[in-house]
Amino acid sequence: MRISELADSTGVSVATIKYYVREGLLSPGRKLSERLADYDDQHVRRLRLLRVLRDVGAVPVGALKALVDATQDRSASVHDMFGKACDALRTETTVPETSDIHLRELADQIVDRAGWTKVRPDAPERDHLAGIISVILDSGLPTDPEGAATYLPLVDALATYELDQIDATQDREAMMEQMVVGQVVLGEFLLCLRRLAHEHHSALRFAERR
Amino acid sequence: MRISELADSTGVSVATIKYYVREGLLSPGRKLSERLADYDDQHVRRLRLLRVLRDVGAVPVGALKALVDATQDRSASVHDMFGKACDALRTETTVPETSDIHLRELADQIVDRAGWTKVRPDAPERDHLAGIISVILDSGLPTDPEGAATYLPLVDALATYELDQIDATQDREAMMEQMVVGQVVLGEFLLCLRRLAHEHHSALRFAERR
DNA sequence: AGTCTAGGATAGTGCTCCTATCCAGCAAGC
DNA sequence: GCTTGCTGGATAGGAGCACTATCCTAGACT
Repeated sequence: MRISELADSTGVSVATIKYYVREGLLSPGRKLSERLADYDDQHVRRLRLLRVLRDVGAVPVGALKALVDATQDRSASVHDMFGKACDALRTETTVPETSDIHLRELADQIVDRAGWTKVRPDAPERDHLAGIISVILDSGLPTDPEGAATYLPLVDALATYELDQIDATQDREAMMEQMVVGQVVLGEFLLCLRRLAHEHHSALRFAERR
Repeated sequence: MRISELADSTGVSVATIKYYVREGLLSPGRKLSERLADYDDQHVRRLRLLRVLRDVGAVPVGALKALVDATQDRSASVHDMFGKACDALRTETTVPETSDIHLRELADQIVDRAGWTKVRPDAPERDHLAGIISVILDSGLPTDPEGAATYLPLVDALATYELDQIDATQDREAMMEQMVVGQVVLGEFLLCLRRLAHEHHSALRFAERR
């Protein structure tokens, strides 16, 4: 398959494909000659994946690169690979650098209480959680730590279900793909359902209120 | 309070404050003279809110404007206002224009099954849901509609909890603020916890796998 | 043989979100 | 009173991101 066919069958422009190859998101085609390369189904799949992550998940190109790199490192276990994926997918939202030890402890407590014993002690996500908690506290939302008690079992059930969906009989690249798509697309699904639920419950409470 | 004090006490630069005023995100200060205006605690609160939404939620400036406008329309009920807020906060992620009636029906079925009877029949979120479902199906994720059965009670519990937190004794602007911050910041909180749970559960399943 | 297209390099575009500069008028301290 | 500095307002400029368009020459297809 030539580059123009790849472009046609994925809806991604040739220029963009070249850009992705330059950025290392997509391997170059197998060279047939100096001026001709061959692309296969792997390229189609990868390209579709990249577009879904960008369009639905708004994942920045740099994060996509990190994901690709994580898949490439064949010495890491599947779990390590997923850990790197989680790090990369933490959206570029900025939370304040906490530096507040107390908040970090609070975050660790939440992870403990949830029973998530396998989370790396140095996972960047813990600091991110601490940052979010600081924002929650500053905003005067009454959602911590009592709130955590509400969230934790729900989130745990969610994650259990989602991880159970992953077919462990596949190769690591396919697993990575399922994991990443699950993280991003099902995350969007989740937030979408939550907005719908918010609309319903706000109607129950405030329909008459002006 | 002058503009420089407002800038100091919020950490937002004077230039940015001027920009927000131009964009209609922030009301101009009360004019004391041709070249002097007074800003009060309302401005500080609003500015902090805007920064949280942008930094943590990555809410685009245009969406912030829509939120402000929704609050301004004093004829709408609180619920209508929240509906507009939900519309504005649906992140700018693009899902394919479905146009597929079947998918839209599937989305409506999910809302029905969840019992969210108060969701507007023409809520844009329904189409968004249909778009996400189409992506899920295309991606080969095995998460529908059986998957919905897993998500719906969890999401409903979440939304119930979050809406119950809102203090209905306040004025509409304060309620809007709580709603929006809850939607955005707690949404980020939720996704953060979910990533942590993913890390834990992936370790349980794939720690040894290469 | 001539037209097309590929791949590669590089420069430019459109968008968003600010940031910097300029201006003239007041405010307050000396 | 006069300087210094800050103000609101307008407008231009800039950084970052994700592409997109152009140019070029070698090789492929007809």
